Amino acid sequence: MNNLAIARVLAEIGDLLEIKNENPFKIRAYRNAAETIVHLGTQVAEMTGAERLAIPGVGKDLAGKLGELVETGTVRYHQELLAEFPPTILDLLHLQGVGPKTVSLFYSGLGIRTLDELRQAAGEGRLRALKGMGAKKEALILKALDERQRVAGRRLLAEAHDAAATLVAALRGHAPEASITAVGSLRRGCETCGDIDILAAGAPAAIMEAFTNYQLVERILARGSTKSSVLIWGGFQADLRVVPRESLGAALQYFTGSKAHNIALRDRAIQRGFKLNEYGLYRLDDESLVAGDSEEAIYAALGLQWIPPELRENRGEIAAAEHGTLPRLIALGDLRGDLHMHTTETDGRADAATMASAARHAGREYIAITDHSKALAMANGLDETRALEHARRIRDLNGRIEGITILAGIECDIRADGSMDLADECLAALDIVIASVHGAFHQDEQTMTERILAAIANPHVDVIAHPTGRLILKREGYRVNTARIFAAAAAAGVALEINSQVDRLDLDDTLARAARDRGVKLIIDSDAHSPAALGNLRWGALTARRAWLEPGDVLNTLPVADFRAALRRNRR
DNA sequence: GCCGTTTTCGGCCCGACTGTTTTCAGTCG
Repeated sequence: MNNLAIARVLAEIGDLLEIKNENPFKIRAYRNAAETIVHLGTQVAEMTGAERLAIPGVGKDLAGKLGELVETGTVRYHQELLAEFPPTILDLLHLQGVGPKTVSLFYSGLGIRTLDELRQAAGEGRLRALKGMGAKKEALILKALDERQRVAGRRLLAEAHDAAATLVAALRGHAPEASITAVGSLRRGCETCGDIDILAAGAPAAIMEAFTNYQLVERILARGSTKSSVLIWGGFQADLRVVPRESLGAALQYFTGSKAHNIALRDRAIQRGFKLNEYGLYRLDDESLVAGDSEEAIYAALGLQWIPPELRENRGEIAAAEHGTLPRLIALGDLRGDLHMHTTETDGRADAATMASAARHAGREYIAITDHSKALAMANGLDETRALEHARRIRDLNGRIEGITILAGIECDIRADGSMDLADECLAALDIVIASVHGAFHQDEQTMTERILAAIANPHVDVIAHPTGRLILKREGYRVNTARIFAAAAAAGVALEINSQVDRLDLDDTLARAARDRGVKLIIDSDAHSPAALGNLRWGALTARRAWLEPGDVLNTLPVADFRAALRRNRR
């Protein structure tokens, strides 16, 4: 049972307890633990009882339940709760505007258990008979049911970024003197975003009208003087918050979050005799303002270094900021090389010279052309003869484009049995070899792990690309024992990739941090199949920042000569 | 249910908006 599955059970217990109207702090305890476990670098299943007890937010009771879950695959407490309610009731909880109290009311009052039953009851006007319900609420629920499919769920960071950039630009046109910024999960660089949060500080009241009248607005969910919410076409919810100019820092802090980071910060404020909200940091005794116009001042007043948004997840950043030990985070500009990209020789859209020029233009000093190997027949993958011929042409090209070094590489398939798709003599003749899994995804964990370990054991392999094979919001990664992969990669000097494709980001932030902590070096690559996609490197850099990585953790921050010397094939 | 340089008991983050209300509960972020 992996951490994701464990967290789901804990979160579902939280949902069920909420419908039962249980103690809210007990509910929070289950949700906190679930959130922490999702982002744990280690599998709970492989921990000892004492190690589980050391997880923040896990006490004696939850440690026991984790043990039960890992050993039996289920928890009695969870099953008992599920016996009290039909499991389909949890679907109702995910409707816009419907929370646990309402779900409980529907169930106890009308026996509603499913979305279909709810739709029917609302359509027949039966909901308004319930206490606190009226015709308007009924109509809202019907709308929420219709929008469920389209709006449900989260979207890729890159999509959210594009939608937000357009919206922010439009708002700035209406209030050029105001400070207008995208905040929330977007500013933290989360791999997916549930909505778009925008903050306007020092903007005229009319900005709210500009927002709700924005041409792409499909429906207005809420409209007030300081806060409005809309649905925009394409399925995003967008929220705008307006605060006075002097509250810019407090509001940036407050709306950037995350929830867990904010709760910890406000708790810290209380302990020090302050109150923190979106308008400022105030003394509890006389309500006087301590800080508010800048984030730096607020963190400083709480005895902390300013914390980069990407770290604000309550994963140790507050303690580090207190001790002045925050990392010097890597930035996109630190990346001198991009070692994974494709050309028209296989499934890319441009030739090597075009890719090299574009990479140079994007600020890179060196690249590697790494087309596919023959196992990917669909992509016109290279056999040994073509791979060596392609390499010869790339080396001819090297030196002809000012300011960029071009290495001849390959993205070689790791076959189902763990052998490499190309002969060792071919791999040995190249400048860099990236190895990756592109087929037989459904092997069991043992087989998949041995398969990748076999690739790491091949002395010609320098990098493992997209090590888990996940596609965000589409496909979970293959089952693999990452702890063993990290140990082997660290020992062999094989680098692991953070693949920057918008729907890969693989390794993710949690695993990249865990890998670094186990002594693995990382490489951040675009895996571009076109010149434009070279720009995806920014998402990989963002992921690395969320993983707490410093430039020294990432090989392609090195100048080209040092980079080559650091590759496994050239190390002694 | 968790947690402790004030605490092993008594706390646990904060505010805006909506709908159905005669002062507030529920939802959301």
